[in-house]
Order: sequence, then structure tokens, then C-alpha cells
Amino acid sequence: METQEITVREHILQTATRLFHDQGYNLTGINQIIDEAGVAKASLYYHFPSKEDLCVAYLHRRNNTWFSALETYLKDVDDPKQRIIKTFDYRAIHLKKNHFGGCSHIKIISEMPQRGEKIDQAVILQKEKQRKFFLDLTEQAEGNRKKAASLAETIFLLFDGGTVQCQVYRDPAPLQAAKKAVVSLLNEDGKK
Amino acid sequence: METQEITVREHILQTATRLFHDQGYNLTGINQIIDEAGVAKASLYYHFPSKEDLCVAYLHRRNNTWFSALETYLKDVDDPKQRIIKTFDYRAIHLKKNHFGGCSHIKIISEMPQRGEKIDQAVILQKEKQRKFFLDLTEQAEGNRKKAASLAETIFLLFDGGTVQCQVYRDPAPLQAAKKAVVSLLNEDGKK
DNA sequence: AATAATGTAGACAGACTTGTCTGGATTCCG
DNA sequence: CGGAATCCAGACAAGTCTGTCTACATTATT
Repeated sequence: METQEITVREHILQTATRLFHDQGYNLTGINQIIDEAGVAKASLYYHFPSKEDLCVAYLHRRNNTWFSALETYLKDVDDPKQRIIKTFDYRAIHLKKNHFGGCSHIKIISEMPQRGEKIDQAVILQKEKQRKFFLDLTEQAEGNRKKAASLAETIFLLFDGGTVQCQVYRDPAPLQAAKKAVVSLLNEDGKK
Repeated sequence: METQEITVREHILQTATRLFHDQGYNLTGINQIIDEAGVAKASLYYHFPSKEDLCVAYLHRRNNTWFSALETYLKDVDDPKQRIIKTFDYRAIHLKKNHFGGCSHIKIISEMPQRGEKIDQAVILQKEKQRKFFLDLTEQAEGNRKKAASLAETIFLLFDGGTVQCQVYRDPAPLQAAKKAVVSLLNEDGKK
């Protein structure tokens, strides 16, 4: 109760998060996770019935922390267009902090072609949350609903395209190009 | 000499190509490749010194076959704008044929966070070839070189974004949305 | 005080991994 | 004909993988 009170479960999840992202899911063994987390194997299997369950927890964790950190980053930005644009900046910062390893969710489905239902759900959940995030903002920025929807789709495509190209080049430049394109689109829209 | 004359090396490469893409690189063992190809293990290691070398050959093969099939698909299309647009159609067809497994190159780097130099080179080579492909076409379609360059970047981002989202949803819709955005961009350009 | 929840340590099963090696067969080419 | 290139069959090494299990210790709650 005095300090942080990091539970064993939390410790496992943090270690798994680091290793899954940095080394890859298939290249990270259960034994390595328990060694680096400093817990017993039975403890891991007590909290997570299988490696796949641990993976699902990892994906949900990533989804939540990414969005809450984004909200913090945007806390003083009110204008919807600016919120969209600054989200691209945040994405670049976040990717750099993670050594340009790319999107955790995309990586997982790239590693597991025959993914299970739970993993499918977790990945699609994140993508839908991101899609809705952009859609809400374009609807605020643009009265025409149909135009807002198509604009949001384009922005989301540029967002994912920028992310994956940053992974390839290990460089934030593609996301900056994507941001430029988005700025252009949002201005176009205003001028019309 | 009578029929196709598929060499052993070719047989290995074809089997590896199918398995790497459908199952993933790390989940495909050397033993499975030789079993399904019907060759001896020593034959595989005779032609490919290591699994990584086989991977590099696989990436180059994918790169070449994708581009030559694209050229065939576009053989009757002359207008540069139409060539760009039809490339998105071709991408969707190609992804569907490969069960929406996504881009082979992106998948490989997602599976191997600490990839070697040869693999890095192969992936970047493909990306640069695609980038140049779009750049050549935008330069033909648009006199202003600077505008053409930025247009090509945006198109390329939409291309990769559409590809990765198709992988997530196992559906061609995102690439169709990307195509729509590109059509819009190319028309904008014409109107200005 | 007793029971349930949570933890440690580590052996074990059964299967898989990449790569090497032995040993011999076939085929091509000069 | 002779040697080089190519191929097959499969044992083997040394390690990895996930998940189960036994046996015991600590903590919390009722």
C-alpha cells in the first residue's frame, strides 16, 4: 500500500508488452517472459490460461494506453482540424519511442495468419475505435455528413499508410508526408 | 525438355512462397517446406545456405512477379491517371487471390523486428520500386514536378494504408475507398 | 483457526526448430 | 570415361517451444 503496489499480473503484462513489441510474438517464449518478469511459470498460467490469452490482454492494453496518452497529448487542443493534425504528430512521437516497430495490432495479425476469434476482435476493436475517432472529428469540422465520412476514411488510410511506411524506413518522414496531405485535404475542404 | 522443366530449386521456392505467405515465416519450418516440396533437406541447403537466404529469395520473387503481373494487367492502359487508378484495382484483385494476407514484405518485417541487412534491402527495394512507379506516372500526368512528387507520396500512402486495412478486415473495401480518394485527388489536380 | 487465493521453484512431456553430416544415387558435360 | 554438379534419405545435435504437474510457501478473508 505504500508505494506503487505493482501486482504480479501487472508485471507479467508489462514484460510481455515490451517483449511482444520489440521481439515479436512468435519469437518471444513464455520462459523468457517469466525470467525477465521474475515470476514463476505457474503464476503466469494462473493469470493467463494460454499464451493467446496473454496476447489478447496485451492488445487491449496497447489499445487503451495509446488512446489515453493521445488524449493527454491533445488536452489543450480544441479545434477539431487541429486535433486531427496533431494526432499525426503524436503518432510519430509514439512510433519513435517504440523504435519504429510499427503498429502492435498489425504486427500481431501479420505474425498469425490464422488468428483466433479473440485476437481478431481485439484488432478490429482498435481499428474501429481509431476510425470513429477520426470520424467524430471530421463531422465536427465539416457540416456535410457524407463528405465528413469520406474525409475520415481518407485520413484513416493516410494514418495507417504512414504508420506502416515508418516501420519500413524506421523514420518518421512518411508520417510527416501523411500529415501534410491531411493538412491539404482539410484546407481544401475549408476553401470550397 | 519436353514439358515445363521445373527445377528443384524452383519447386522449393514456390513451396516456400506459398507457406511463408499463408502461414507466416516463423511458423513455417524447413522440414515442412521440404516435405511439401518433396525434396531432400540437403537439396534445400544446397540451393539456399540458410532460411534467411530462402527468405530473401522469396521477397525478390514476390517483388518481381507482382510487378510483371501488374504490367500485364495494365498493358492496354495508356493514360497515366488511369494506370494509377487501375493499379489500385489490381492490388485488390491480387490481395483477394492471396486470401487478404497483406503485403508479403510488410509481414516479413513485422515478424522479424531485428531483421538482417539483406532482408532490409529486399523490402526497401520493393518499396522504392513502387514509389518510383507512382512518381513516374504522376510526373506524366502533372507538369509541375514538385506537385507531382507530393501527389505521388500521397497516393503511395493511400496504397499502403488500403493494403494493410484490407489485411485487417479481410475485405477489399478499404482499397476501394483508397481508390476513390485517389480519383478525387487526380481530378482536383486537373481542375486547378 | 481454517480455508481459499496467490505465489515460488522447477521437473517433465512431447513436439518442434535450424543446420550438419554421412553415404550413396543420378545426371550432366567435357 | 571421369569428374563435377545435383539430388535423395534420414540420422543427429543442441536447442527451443507451450503447457502440465508436483510440492510447498505466503497472504487474505471469513
